[in-house]
Amino acid sequence: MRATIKDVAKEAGVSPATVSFILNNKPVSISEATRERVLTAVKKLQYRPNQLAISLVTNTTNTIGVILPDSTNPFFASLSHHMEEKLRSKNMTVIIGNTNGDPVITRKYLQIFSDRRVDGIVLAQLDFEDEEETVKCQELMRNIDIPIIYVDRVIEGCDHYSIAVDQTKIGYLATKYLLSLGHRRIGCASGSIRLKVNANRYHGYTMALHEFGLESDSALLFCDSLSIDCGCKALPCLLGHNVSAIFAFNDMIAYGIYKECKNYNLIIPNDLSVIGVDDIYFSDLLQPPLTTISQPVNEIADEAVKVLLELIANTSKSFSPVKLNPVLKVRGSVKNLSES
Amino acid sequence: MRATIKDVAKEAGVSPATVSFILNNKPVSISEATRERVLTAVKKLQYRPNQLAISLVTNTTNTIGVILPDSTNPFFASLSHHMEEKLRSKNMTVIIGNTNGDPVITRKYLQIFSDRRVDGIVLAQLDFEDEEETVKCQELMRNIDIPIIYVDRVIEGCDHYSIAVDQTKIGYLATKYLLSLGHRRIGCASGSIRLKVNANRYHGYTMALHEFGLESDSALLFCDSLSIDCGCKALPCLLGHNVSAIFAFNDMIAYGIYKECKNYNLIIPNDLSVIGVDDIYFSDLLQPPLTTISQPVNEIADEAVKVLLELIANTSKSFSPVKLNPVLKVRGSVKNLSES
DNA sequence: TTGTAGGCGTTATCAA
DNA sequence: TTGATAACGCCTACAA
Repeated sequence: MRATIKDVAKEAGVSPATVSFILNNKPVSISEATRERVLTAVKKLQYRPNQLAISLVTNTTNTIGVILPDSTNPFFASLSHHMEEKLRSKNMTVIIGNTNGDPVITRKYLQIFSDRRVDGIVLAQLDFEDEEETVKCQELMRNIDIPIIYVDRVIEGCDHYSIAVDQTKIGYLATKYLLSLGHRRIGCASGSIRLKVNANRYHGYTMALHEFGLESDSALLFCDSLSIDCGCKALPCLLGHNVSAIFAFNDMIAYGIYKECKNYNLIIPNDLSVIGVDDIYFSDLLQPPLTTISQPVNEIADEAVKVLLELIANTSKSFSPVKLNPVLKVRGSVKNLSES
Repeated sequence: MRATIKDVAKEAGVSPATVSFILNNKPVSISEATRERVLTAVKKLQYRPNQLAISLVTNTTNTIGVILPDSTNPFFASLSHHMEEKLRSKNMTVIIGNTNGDPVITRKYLQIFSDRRVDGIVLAQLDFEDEEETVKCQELMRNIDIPIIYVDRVIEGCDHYSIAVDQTKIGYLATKYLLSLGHRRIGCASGSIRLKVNANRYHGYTMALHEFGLESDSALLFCDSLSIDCGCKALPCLLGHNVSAIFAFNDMIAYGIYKECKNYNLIIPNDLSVIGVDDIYFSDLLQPPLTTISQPVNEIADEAVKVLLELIANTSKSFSPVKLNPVLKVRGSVKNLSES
């Protein structure tokens, strides 16, 4: 059985309070003699404080709950891994919840994390197919008296702390790049367009088109999910509409397109150009290496942790959502049409 | 402020005990009238039990601590993701700890998880470069009165519950396949050979060689780490020894080899054959698709959760380490030399 | 310099 | 059918 503070106290012949004082370096003067006795008792009994008990009384758990769509996607894996590293140095632990984009699971985790009294929550998706679900989540969050910070797939203009990358800009950058290389019929392989992330990327897409005097064609928008599977399905569909390039709304989708291109015996970028979003570290390994819009994962993670810790410490500065910039990574998956 | 059980009791005009009975469906008879009063009070105050308090008294936290080398490696990401899904249905949560293979961080997480009184721990690496570190970890674990189960990078023959894939067989399968296609000079790109995983894979490698009447040549063994980086470094080195094929001790290493092959203008599998281990879902996307030895991640996760829950429930059956079988996945990265 | 005692939010054991 | 009350393991005023 694990020793308790009482055991230590008894062993050292002092009161539990004294042990607590010493172990927590409280500013009370303790004689060297007793301090030593206590410390040896601690060692002898291999005493370690029960964090549950401490949490109950101090009302802090040193735990951050992180709710992700899918930790199997390297983008989110990197995000949480990076946060964890940052937090570990502060002796904080990370609890992970994967939702698969399901609002019900999202709410479940919000409740669980709240019930466990985590010190803060990082939420990577608050926006769902069904708007009602989003509203339900927001209601739930209002009832949770825990600092929450949004990350990645956030809703713009909502009155909450958030770290986000400019999604419209992502769509704009990707599309403009394709246009500048002579592409005119550009297909989109997107997740649900009801999600703001995707809607915004699509908006950026149309903005770029307009700049080139083009109108967007809804036939060129294929919607499914932000997964490999989506790319597989999108390819034949968009090919049927004679696109010369596909803007995949994330790298996973792009992977699906790569995969399916093999089946159709298509060579990227000769037969089809592809551009992705996220810059997962595998994208560089593909043949050809995937040109993509990179999101600064580490920065997102750093900022999220920073702001969240401030929130927890109640150093709550004025509300200002952080917006980070995406960056175009030119590699080998887009063909220059104007050259040929 | 969050309502407590006392608030509910007061609101309903009953004692806290009664509230607790009702909420936990204890087998005590409660009049319909009071039950209803309590339930409406709960709703009105939006009462939710504080899990910390519950944990303190019940001595269970419904939490499993998972300690991984690197959750950014899709193999481990899948592992933990799958466990989490399984556990979620049992209302259990997963805490993640990434160690980067560092024994000090490993121990730190063991302590943290123990101090937080998790119900069980899944440990994916117990074996380190420095044997002393391994011993230290084992000592620590002996002092932790929490069920621990090893997974993946385990030590064979140790007296603990473990779910593992037969690592020797992995090496054997991979090598035999290469040999059967006519390869004779086969390089190994490995992590530290002091780790049992790698040593065992190498042992399987030599077994297969012997079967073909060949001796292993230490010059063909390149050791670094189980990462992309290792593959990059291994390529020029092994190439210098005239290998026709490289056995990468995991897929990440194989990716590094792919990456570096581009710089050397080498075509896989024409100029060099490569085989990996793990069968990460990206391996299928590479050009050419990576031939690899697949480890049954989902089975590992399922078994680990199953055994761990049994251990926790004290249904501790007789000790018997589970050993799962690896499977060769033939794809396109190995050339048949006997054909040419 | 150290000890006593109340409280954190529950559950659980008795009584009533 | 319900209510006191003692744990659980710790922190922290307040006393001594």
